[in-house]
Amino acid sequence: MAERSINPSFMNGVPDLLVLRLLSDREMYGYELVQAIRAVTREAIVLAEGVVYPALHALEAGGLLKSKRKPVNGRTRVYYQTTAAGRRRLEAMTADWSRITNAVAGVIKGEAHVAA
Amino acid sequence: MAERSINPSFMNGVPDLLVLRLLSDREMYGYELVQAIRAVTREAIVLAEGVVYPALHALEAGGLLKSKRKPVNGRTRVYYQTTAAGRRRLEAMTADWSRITNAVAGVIKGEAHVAA
DNA sequence: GTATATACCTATCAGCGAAAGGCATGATGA
DNA sequence: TCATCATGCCTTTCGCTGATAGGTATATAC
Repeated sequence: MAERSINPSFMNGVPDLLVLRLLSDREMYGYELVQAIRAVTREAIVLAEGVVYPALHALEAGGLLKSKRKPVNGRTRVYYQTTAAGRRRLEAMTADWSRITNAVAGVIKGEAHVAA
Repeated sequence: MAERSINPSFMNGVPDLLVLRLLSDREMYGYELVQAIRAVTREAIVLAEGVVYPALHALEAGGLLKSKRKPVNGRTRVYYQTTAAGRRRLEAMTADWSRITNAVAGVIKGEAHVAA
């Protein structure tokens, strides 16, 4: 029933897109990503760790990210950065994202650019 | 893996949103909606009948649409129109849609509006 | 010394769009 | 005439994926 989920649908593919985008600027670790997404979107999008960590693992398994372990203050952080393939995928996802969102935005605004 | 699906992800909640939006202008029947979505989005979004019909039924079951059968040329068309609840839901979904897409767009553009 | 923040992780679940079917009528055309 | 396509409705099965809810461990703050 989803009493009141933080994110109201429209989230398909968004976690991967955000993770790839943020990591394309600089390497980050999972916990950091979770809060970065919160902060940068001003709470508009809040991804739990249970979403981000599996996403990171899947992206790495797909060759889109690579990781490196760094011990910091006795704790171990796993830093991720994008690979070349990851950056290419990011471009493709961004293009798709624009296509879809522009199309939906057009419908919402009531544009009637019908061909026939 | 999705060899090559027509719509590249980012489609969560979109069918319901489009259906509610289009029906808020005028009543339409399922088959008509399928093609309207194709046409208005210039093929950017193509929803198969197997997506649209279940969506219509679910929306009607939820009280967001109501239907009326009209015989046309011996065939029967089922016309759908939005209810008051449907229009309210459309507003809410549109607001959510804007929030999410604006947030993602901000991240893509690399805005760093961090509060702290 | 107990809670909170940090930092990692997994397993289970539900929702939803995609795909692939099926049924029936009317028009087209070879 | 007979087949094919467009119209118009529908359902079932499937897989993906985000959400939820856990679990572990250390360091710091109160």
